[in-house]
Amino acid sequence: MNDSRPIRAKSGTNHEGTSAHNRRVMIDALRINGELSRADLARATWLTKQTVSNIIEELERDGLVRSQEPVRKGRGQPSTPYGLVPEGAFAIGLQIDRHVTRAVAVDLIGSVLMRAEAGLPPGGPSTGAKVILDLVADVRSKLAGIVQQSEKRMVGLGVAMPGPFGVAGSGDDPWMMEAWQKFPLLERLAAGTGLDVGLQNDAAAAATAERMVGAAHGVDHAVCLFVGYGIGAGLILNGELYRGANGNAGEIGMALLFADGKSTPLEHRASLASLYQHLSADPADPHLHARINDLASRGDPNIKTWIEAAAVDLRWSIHLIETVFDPQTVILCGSAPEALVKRLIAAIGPLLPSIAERPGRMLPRLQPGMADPWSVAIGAAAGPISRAFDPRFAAILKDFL
Amino acid sequence: MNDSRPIRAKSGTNHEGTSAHNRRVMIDALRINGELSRADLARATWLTKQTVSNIIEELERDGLVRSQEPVRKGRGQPSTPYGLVPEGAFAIGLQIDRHVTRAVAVDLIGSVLMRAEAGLPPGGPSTGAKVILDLVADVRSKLAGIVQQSEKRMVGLGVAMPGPFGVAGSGDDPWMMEAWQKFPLLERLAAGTGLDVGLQNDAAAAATAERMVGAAHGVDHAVCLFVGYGIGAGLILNGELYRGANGNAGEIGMALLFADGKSTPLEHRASLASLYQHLSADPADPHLHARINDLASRGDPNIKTWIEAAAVDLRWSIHLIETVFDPQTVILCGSAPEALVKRLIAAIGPLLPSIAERPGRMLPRLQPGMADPWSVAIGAAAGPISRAFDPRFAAILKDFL
DNA sequence: GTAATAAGTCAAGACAATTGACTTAATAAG
DNA sequence: CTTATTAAGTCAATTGTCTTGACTTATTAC
Repeated sequence: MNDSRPIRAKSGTNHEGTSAHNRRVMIDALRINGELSRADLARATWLTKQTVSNIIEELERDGLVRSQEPVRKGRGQPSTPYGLVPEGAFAIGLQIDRHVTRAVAVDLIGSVLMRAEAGLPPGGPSTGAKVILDLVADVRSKLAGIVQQSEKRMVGLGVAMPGPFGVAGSGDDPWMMEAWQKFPLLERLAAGTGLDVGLQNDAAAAATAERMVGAAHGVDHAVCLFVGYGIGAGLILNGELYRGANGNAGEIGMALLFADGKSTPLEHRASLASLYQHLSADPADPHLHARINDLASRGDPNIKTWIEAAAVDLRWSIHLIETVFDPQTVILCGSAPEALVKRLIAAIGPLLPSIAERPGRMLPRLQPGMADPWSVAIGAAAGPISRAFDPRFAAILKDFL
Repeated sequence: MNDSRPIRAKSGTNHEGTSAHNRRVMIDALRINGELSRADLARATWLTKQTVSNIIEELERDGLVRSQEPVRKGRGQPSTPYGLVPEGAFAIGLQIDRHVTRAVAVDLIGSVLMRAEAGLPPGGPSTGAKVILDLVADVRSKLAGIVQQSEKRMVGLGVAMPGPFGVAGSGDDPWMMEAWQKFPLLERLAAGTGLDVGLQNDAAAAATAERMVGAAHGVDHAVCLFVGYGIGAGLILNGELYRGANGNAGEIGMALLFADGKSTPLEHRASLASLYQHLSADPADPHLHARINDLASRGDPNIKTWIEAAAVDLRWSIHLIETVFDPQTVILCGSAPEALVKRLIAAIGPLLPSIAERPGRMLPRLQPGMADPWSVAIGAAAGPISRAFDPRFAAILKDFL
């Protein structure tokens, strides 16, 4: 007899969950602190020397960790620091944007080893998928050419594309319409590459990148305000990326602002899309990025107008983010040209008063993120790395995977 | 030699962490599903029958769980359902508000066993602390009068008061100024009661209550929009209350809204404080709650004006919450009179379009929370219960406590 | 009346962290 | 130069907790 009312419960855990967690904690500690001895690790993680020794030995056997030269630092036996082995793991990151697709290969410490870029043909997903698969294959084979065993240490393929996902009428962005949203892209990629495939929206990917190699490195509570073609927020809460109930948390582009008696999505007021429109520029122009960087650094008045307007909305967005999330810091990141970001940050300041104005702050309220147009692709790649190696609640549970 | 740069790392875990987690998972499963057999628990938690049996036996010995009558439900041996023992644990909840202090005693399943209320004398913290301690002592001794062993099973004292905490100029609310913010209340309470003391802001407490016994019961992603004297949001993310870097996450009362060329904190536009001001009512009036309930239920035009105005801001707040957090549901709760909440919800609808409008929703986008003016006190008490018995990442770690 | 099914127990085993004594290698003090 | 002290790290035995597979019990289906 079927009671039909399903039982809801969280998963339990066992020895393997414990062990997996402790391994992840070691890797995390080495990632954040650079190099640590076994004794350091034992102190920092509250585990015993012996346990740490066993785990480190195992990680070393697995090629994830490697010892450095012993260091004398006072009385007692010199300690042997251990550090992550960059080539201990690799992941491919894929950024699918409106007008371009980028693939990168990244290693365990987040270094980019290979980049490739392609335009997306207008034919839609069916032809687009082919281009994407070729791009991934290209990056993988080139990586295999310079690194032994890269394929054996490949932990997955991370995809980043503009969200929100799974929503009926996805705003007014014609790019997202129909085709790409309905196309079973992840399944196609998984089948075509044989890799585990994960998906993030572009803001989340940017945040993941900042956490692995950028300003959010080792920060447990940070919000990345992402200004790209669209606008979004990547949420790092309790040291983990927060995705929401449906993976759309932080998709603030569609947040409605009310002014002058009418409502406008934030995205229309502060995003590269709005800048392109303001400049009557063609978003598909491959030289646009450089041109805007140039204009911005020269203080072009037309751009200035947009910056002033966008800064008002961004300043307020930051205020709201601080108020709602109470983060340690807000990171302004995105695929915007560096000079533009610089000017934007200058224009945003001074920030509005908020609860973030507290004595004893360790981090600035607002700081710039990675100035790399590839940061979303890097974050996409950081996704699988993080999933495989970072400490997270889900990873101790028996139902993980 | 001291390297002085402290090592940052997450804590590891061990067998006891595993065991603690599994115990919590059992309790959580029983809380959410009511009664479950050992076999049910094994299936739901991914643990083996044997493990579940051992843990249940232990929980039964500890008086947290109790077997019911066996149920025949088809072929096979009848199953013996287990359920939580309400008197397995108790906690005291304390709500410290501007004009009143409330204490409640709550049991393991969140039932309120005792309530007590007192006005706060104007003398400030030093005299106030005495009143509060007496109130807590009163509730405890009365509880001890009706329940054997209640003191032995007391897990803590939860305090809820308006935030934000630890911020310099804490808005313009004279109540929060100076005295109470600086007074070491928690230490005094811990010393005076001998209990573990925890602190939440009132919105967080309301959310904790909703999670234990209300609309957020068993929901992993929910935001409680709290409309009380102030306004706030209690964030339930990944099944846990999110507190932010400094415990102030969700304190949206100070969020600035821009309209008509000037900025106003949300709190000034939608909160009972703003209603009191609109009505020129004295917040300290003990009959105010009932009077407003009466006025609201009769459709008083003066109140209607306020409702219409507040609804605009709340509608937009909900839109923003949905956009930012992507929750399964938003719960409107607070210490507002029931009739007012009813009218408010009616006035708020229809909601603004957002990513929450998705096919296959299981829960309403907006729903009313507990209609109990004591809900904040209940949530305060639910805090220690949750800390002691709910599954949470921190609880598996060696540095917990 | 017998087979099938499901709940639950028993006892042995596996896994991973802990414990306490021990080894090694350096500096500090006399 | 010798010895004490300190700290890193190892060894071997132990402990705590979950798992495994066989077994028992109680019920319904045929």
